Amino acid sequence: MSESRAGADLSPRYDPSGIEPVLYRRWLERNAFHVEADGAADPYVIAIPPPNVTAALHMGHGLNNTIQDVLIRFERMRGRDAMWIPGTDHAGIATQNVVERQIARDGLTRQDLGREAFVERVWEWVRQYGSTIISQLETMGCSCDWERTRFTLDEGLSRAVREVFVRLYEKDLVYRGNYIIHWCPRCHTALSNEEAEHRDVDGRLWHVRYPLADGDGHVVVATTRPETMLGDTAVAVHPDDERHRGLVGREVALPLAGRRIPIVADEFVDPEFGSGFVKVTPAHDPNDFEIGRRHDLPEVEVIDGDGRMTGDVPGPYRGLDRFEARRRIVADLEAAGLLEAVVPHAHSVGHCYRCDTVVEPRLSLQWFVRMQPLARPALDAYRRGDLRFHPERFGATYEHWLTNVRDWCISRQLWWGHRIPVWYCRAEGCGGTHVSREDLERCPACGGEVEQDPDVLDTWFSSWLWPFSTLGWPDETDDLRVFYPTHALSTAPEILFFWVARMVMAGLEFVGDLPFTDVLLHGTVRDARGRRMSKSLGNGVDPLEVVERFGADAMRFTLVSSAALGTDLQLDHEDLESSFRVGRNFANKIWNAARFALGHLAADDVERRPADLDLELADRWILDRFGRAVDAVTDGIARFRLHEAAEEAYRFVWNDLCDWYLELVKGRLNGERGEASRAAAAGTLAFVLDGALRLLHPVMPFITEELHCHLPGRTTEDTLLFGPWPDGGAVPRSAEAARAFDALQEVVGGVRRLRADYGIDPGRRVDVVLVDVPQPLRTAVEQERAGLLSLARIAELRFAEAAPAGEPGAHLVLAAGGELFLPLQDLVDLERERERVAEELERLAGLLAASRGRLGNQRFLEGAPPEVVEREREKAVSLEERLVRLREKRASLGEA
RNA sequence: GGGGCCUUAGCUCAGCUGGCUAGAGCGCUACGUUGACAUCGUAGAGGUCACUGGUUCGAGUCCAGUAGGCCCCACCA
Repeated sequence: MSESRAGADLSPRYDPSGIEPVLYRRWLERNAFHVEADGAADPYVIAIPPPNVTAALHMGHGLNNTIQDVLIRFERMRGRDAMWIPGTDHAGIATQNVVERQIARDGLTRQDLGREAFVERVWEWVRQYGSTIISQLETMGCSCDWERTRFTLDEGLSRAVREVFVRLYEKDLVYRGNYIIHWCPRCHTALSNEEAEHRDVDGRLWHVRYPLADGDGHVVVATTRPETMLGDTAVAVHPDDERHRGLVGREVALPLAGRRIPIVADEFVDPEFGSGFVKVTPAHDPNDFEIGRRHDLPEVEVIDGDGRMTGDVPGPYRGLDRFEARRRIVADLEAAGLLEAVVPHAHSVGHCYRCDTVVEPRLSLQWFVRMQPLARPALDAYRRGDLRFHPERFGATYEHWLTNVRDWCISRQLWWGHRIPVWYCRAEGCGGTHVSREDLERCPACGGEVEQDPDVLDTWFSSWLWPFSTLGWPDETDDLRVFYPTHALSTAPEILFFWVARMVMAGLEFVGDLPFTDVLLHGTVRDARGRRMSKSLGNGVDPLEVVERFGADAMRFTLVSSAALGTDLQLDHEDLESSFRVGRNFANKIWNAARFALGHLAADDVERRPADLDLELADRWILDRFGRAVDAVTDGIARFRLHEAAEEAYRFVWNDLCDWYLELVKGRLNGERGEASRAAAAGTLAFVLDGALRLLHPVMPFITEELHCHLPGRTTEDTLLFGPWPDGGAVPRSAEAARAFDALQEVVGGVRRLRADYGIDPGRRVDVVLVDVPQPLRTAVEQERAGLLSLARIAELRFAEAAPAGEPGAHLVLAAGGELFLPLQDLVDLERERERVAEELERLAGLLAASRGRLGNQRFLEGAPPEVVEREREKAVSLEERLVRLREKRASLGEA
C-alpha cells in the first residue's frame, strides 16, 4: 500500500490532472471528512448554502465553496472536529420549470399528467441529475462530510418544515388572507416581495380625463397602467388639497367601463404629483388596496392569473392579454378624446426572479408569516455583537432590512415543494381549518371529509431551517446538541434577506440560538468587462474547465487571492490563462522548489528541529521570516481575510524561500561548507518547506498533500489533513538576523543594479569592495560570503577603510551604512556617476528635510507614540550619514 | 425616495485600529538558459492615492461637501 518516493523523479512541470483525483479518492477512502457527534470535542461546523438541484456549477459556487473549504481545512488542521454539511435545495419554481419544459417537448403540460404523476416525474429528474452539482464540488477539492448530504425535501427536513408551520400557526405568527401579492402570470404563482425583482424601465405616464358624472368638467388622473382603469372603484385626492376640496363626495363616470365611481379623500395622495388625482384600483395595486379598505370600496378584479382581462370587463377587452388590452384601451381613450397627454416616464417594474416575466400585483388568498416578532431578536443579536458580518458594512444592510420587514408570503401555487399542512373541512356547517403535523384523513372536529390546501410552501421556507434541520431538528439529536450552532456562513450578498436574515430568525425562534456567528459575504464574479456572468450572456467560466486546464489548486488560489471578501472579482472568459496563470504558476513554483529540496534532503534532515542545528545567518533569517508568515497566515484566515493569508503564504514561498534562501544554501546543501553546515541548511529547509506546505494546504490542498507525501521518510499513508497547523510561537525568531539579512539583500541588490546600469555582461564576475561598513553587516557578509558571490556574480569581495584612491568605478551609498564600490576601469562613465549621485542626493535630502521638520516639531515629539519618534530619529541619522558620503562622492567626481 | 459601497501604477486589486520613502500580480522595457522552476531569473519604467475643504504634530487611511460609477431596498400614481 504505502509507497516511498524520492524527489528526483518528479516532473519539472507540475501536472495536477494526474494527481488530484488520486488524492481525493485517498481522502475519501480514509473517510477523512466525516465527523461523528460522539466524541467531537471541539467542533467547527459550516452548513453549505445548498445549491439548487437544477444548478450547474459556476464560478460563484467555485468562489463560495473554496472559501468554505479553506476555513474547514484550516480548522481541521488546527485539531478541531471540522464538519461541513453538504446538500441541495429543491428550488420549487426553478425545478418545476425545468421539468415542465422537459415534458413540453412531448407536448404535455403538468395538468395533463396530474399532480401526483408530475411530482413523481420531478423526483425522477432529481434522482437522475440532482447530485451532479454536489459531486462537482469534489473536483474542486471540497472536504464535505458526504455522509451527511441533505436535500430540502428529505423526509427529516420535511418534518422540520411541518413542525415550524404548526408552531407558527399556534403562535398566530402565520395567517391566511386576501392581500395584494406579486403574481407571476407565467409561473402561475404568488411570489414574495424578495422574489419580485424591481427594475427601472422606460414607460409612459398616460393622463386620462374622467368626466364628472353630474354636470360639466372632468378630472385628470395619471397612470402607468391604463388597463387597470377598468377595475377602478374610486378617484382619490388629498384631504387638504384646496383645489379639489369641493369635488370630494361627487362622482365621475369611468370611461370605457360605464360605471360611476366616487371621489374620495385620502392622505396617501401626493397633491404635488400630476393633477392631484389618483385613480384607485384596489384589486391590482397595493396602495390602492389600502385606500380601498379605508374607504370600503369594491375590489374589482380585471386581470386574471394568466395575465388576461377577466370576464368582468366590457366585452371588447374581455380575454385580452394585459398588454394588448393596454394598447386597445389607450387607442379607445384617444378616440374618445379623453387622452390628455402621454409623457415618457421611467419607473420600476417587478419581474419574476425565475422567468423574468413582468409580475402583476394581484389580490389573492395566500398564507403569510408575521415577520416583525421574529425580526426583533434577530436584530438584537446583531446589535449585541453576537452575529458578525464580514465585511462589516453588510451589517447595516441587514439592520435596515430587519427594521423594515414586511410579512412574508409563503404560499406558492406550485406542485413541487412542501405541501401546506392545512386541511379544510368540506362538511356543511363545519368548514373548519385544521393545521396538523400529521396528514389528516377526516375532520378532527366533525369527522367530515377534509381537503388539503393545494399550495406548497416557498422554497425558502425550508431553506431558512437549513442549519438545524440538517442536524435532525425537531428531534433533540446528538448532532444538534454537538454541532449547533454552526460557525461560519459564506454566501453571496444578494441572498442576505432571502436566506441569511431568515435563518437567523428561525434559529433564534425554533432552537433558541443563533444558527452561526460569522457571516461571510463574497463578491460577484464578473467578466473582463465587469458584467455579471450569466448563461444568457454566455460569458460564464466553467470551474470544471478551469480545473482541467490549470488544476483545482490554481483555481482556488486565484479565486481566494484576487480580491478581498465582499469585493467583486473579474475573470476573462475569453482568456482564462490571463486569469488563472497566477495560481498555476505559483503551484509550479512550489512544485519545483520542493523538487529541488527533495533532491537534497535525507530522512534524517526531516526529523531535525531547528533547535538541534548549528544555525547560520541565512537559516536564522528564513526561520524568522517563516515564523512571521505563520502568524500572518493564521491571523488572516482566523479573521476571514483570506486574500491576505494567501498573499502572505505566496510571498514567503516565492520571495523569501525561493528567491533568497534556496539560492543561498545551494552550496551548503552540496556539502561545500562541511557537514554541520549542510545539516543546518537541510534541516532548516526541511522544516520551513514542511511548514509552508501546511500553511498552503487550506487553499491548495492537492499539491501540498502530494509533496508532503514525497518528503523523505513519508509515504502515501501520511497526510496533511489533520495538521498539525504550524505554531508560530515555536518558530525561533531573530530580529538581529532579520536586520543583518536586510543589509545583505541591499548589498546584493546594489551590485545587481550597478551591473545592470553599466551593462556588465551577466557572465562576467566583478570585484566588489565594501567600504567602511559597520556591524552587523560586516559579519553578515563574512558569514554568507559564498552565497553572495554567487547571487551577485561577484569574483572577489573585500573590505576597505576607504574607497580605493584614483581607481575608476561605481559607487553606492548603503542604507545599512558604509558604501559599496565596484572597480570598473574602462567601463565607468563619469557623467553617469555624477548624475546618479546628484539624483540620489536630491532624493535623500528631501527625505531628510521632511524628517527634520517632524523632529523639530515639539508637538510631534510630544504627540506621537515614542516608538514612532524613535524610528524617525534613526531614519534621520541614517539619512545624514548617507548624505555625508554622497557629498564626498560628488566632490571626488568633480564637476561635469 | 431611503440605505450602503466604490474611485490608489496601462489592467485587476492590497493597503485592517492615521506614522508610507504608497505595494502585489499581470502587462510593458532591457538583459539573461549560472542544472529546482522560461509556468523562470535580474534590473527598470510607471502613481499630485477622483476633486475641494476640514480635523490632526502627521491623512491613501478620519469628517464634510463636489463629480463620476456600482449595489441593495422602496407602494409615489
